[in-house]
Amino acid sequence: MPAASTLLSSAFFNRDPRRVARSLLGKVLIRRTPHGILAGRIVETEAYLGAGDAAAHSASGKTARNSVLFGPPGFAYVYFIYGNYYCLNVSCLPDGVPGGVLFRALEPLMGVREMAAGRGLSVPGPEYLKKASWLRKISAGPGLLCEAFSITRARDNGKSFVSSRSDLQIADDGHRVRRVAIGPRIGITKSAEQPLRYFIANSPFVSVPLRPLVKA
DNA sequence: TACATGATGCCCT
DNA sequence: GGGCATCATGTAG
Repeated sequence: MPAASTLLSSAFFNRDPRRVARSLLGKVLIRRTPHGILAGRIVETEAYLGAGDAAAHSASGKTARNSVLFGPPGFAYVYFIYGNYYCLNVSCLPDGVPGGVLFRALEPLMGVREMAAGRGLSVPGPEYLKKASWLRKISAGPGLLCEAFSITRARDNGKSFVSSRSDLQIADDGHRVRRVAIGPRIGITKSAEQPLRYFIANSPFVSVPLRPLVKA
């Protein structure tokens, strides 16, 4: 990662989740561990709106589970799903207004071996280490990226993304995204028609490479 | 390669 | 007790 990379601020997340989801593409998710740094480029996100979005966890009001979505912007909302997996979100909009963005897929950048271990994958020979077909196994999905980063609700729910002291951060390393694709969100039944999934077109690291586009 | 299905546990009604 | 912002595996083609 380039030396000149800057931490995203609270103001970045204090916006409509659709704009945050779009702007997060190309940014770098970072986990600082005692053993080193894990980093992955964000290649796929989904926006969950506070108002009028039946698919959002905040749709039926504030509960113990979803309270982070109603708090200040730039904090981690982690939930447990389908008995096996965690999903990572960042809260958006001002304190008191619900909204968030789900991290759906990352391109592994740093700490590939550690992330593979977190996923329970055996590391192949060096000739495969940089192949997208293998790297895809690490974090091409919301449940997978949480395994790779060892993200759990107990450890990370409510954690700040915007504190310089946090072990969970998001940085801008100057990378420019060439082309963004937009489509319907994955795995939901309510409000499934809304085009709120954002991903980097042609990236081999997204969770579902091909899916009908709504707009370019 | 594409699709269907089962595993699994927590939160909310 | 139902439903769930998922994933790995098995079967068919």
